[in-house]
Amino acid sequence: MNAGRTARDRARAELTLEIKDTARRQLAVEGAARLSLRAVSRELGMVSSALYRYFPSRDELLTALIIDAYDALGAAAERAARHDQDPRTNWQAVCRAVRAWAVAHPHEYALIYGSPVAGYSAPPSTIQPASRVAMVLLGLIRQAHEAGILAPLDDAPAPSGVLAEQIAGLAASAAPGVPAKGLTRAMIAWTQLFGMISFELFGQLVGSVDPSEPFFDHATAQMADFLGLAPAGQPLS
Amino acid sequence: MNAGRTARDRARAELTLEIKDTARRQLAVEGAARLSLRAVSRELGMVSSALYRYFPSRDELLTALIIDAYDALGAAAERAARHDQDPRTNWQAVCRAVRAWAVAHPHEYALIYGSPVAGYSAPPSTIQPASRVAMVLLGLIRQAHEAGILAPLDDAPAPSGVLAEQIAGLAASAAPGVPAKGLTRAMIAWTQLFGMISFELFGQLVGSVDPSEPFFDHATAQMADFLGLAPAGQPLS
DNA sequence: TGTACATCAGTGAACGCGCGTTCACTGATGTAC
DNA sequence: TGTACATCAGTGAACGCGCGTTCACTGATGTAC
Repeated sequence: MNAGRTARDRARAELTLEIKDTARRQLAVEGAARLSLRAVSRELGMVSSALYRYFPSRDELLTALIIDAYDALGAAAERAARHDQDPRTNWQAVCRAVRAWAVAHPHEYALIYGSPVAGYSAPPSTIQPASRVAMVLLGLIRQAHEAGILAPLDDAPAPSGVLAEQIAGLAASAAPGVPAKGLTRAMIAWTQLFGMISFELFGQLVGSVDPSEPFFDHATAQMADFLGLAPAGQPLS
Repeated sequence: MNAGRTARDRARAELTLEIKDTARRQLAVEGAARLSLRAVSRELGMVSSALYRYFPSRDELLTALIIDAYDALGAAAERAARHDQDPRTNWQAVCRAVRAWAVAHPHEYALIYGSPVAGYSAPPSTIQPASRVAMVLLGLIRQAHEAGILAPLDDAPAPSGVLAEQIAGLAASAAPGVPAKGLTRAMIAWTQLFGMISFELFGQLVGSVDPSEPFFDHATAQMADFLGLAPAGQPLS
């Protein structure tokens, strides 16, 4: 089978993966700004010019790594959100999955959520993969709302002005039907989640809440309350 | 006056500042990982080896920039917190000041809150300057608590286990007397604040809440509620 | 099934560039008497 | 106040290194007939 797939095709696909793996390993040592084609080729036992058969430039290799990282993290988040779990459990599971991936792949996390690489600007092809985690989180809120177990958040202030429009636009495209207050809090919780993970990985928590897993779990639980996700025990309808 | 300060001393101090300014400008173009002594010296019209009279190595220059950045941000935060303002107003003022500094100095912000620079590890001399913003925020909570206008947060879960110990340690060293629930929420709000700013500066909010100032203000207000800081109008005793 | 030709992976040399750091030096500035 | 000496800023050459990218090439793999 594998119609039309020649040995050349297979070798090419395999080497493309090997190049990316090697580059990922180098990321850990040198950081994205110093990712070097020559070093990658050296580790692979190839001549540096050979890499140009696979990636037209260093930046294209970086882009491939970025997309892979967003996709790997997005997939981890998607796996954690299960239809047979209540939204609050899902929320915590997704938060833990995101953190677990970040802790396991700190340099890839830094590549996508750290400071932008100087002289590199991410192409549009990264946008969709970049949104996967946010989509999962918004999906949970929507799941809770549709199941009728998203708290009305009566004492939360409603967004107004420009923010209200932005939230409405977001609802239209990603979470139809979800009330603005819930969506706004979802955005806040989203930034809190990644703020916490970045602080942990980038060393800002050293000396305060370190090790930080207990803080992380406590914070995601409080954010679940903040989001109006009912405590577990309220099964989906 | 200026006892003992010779022309040489003054020239030295001035050039040290110029070197750091030039390096800061380069940060904006190249990013921290690519900060180059030779490029700095070129821009100053000096020979590269001359810089070694001022900084013993590239890493020491980086360290100086990092400390300066933490100090500048810390000073901005400290200026925003005023004794004649109620804690909630102070909270919002400090959040705005931190964001304003970050937006005005995105590359210095990235230097201190972005991904760690590969091959560089921050020396202990950066720890104290790095803690200034957090100290200001904890100070506000303490101010509110001592004024008796920090909500008791009855429905917030109390931290337990390892986290409870960490929070107690933090209270002892930085916010004596402040209840654990309030301090825990302060940590959560602290990570939310920087998560939001990093997302804005690093491009993660493009396409959702962009421009992000309305979201920022709304979020800091909600976090003030979350912290139990009474709405303005309740003057300090 | 065999052959002629086209495609493509990988080579090796080269271009032109930049980097951090060391070192012996010159000449100006500061200090002690 | 003037002189002898010490200190220090800045020079210029050099060391040894790494980088991305181009280009003409060889030889293996694939395709069409």
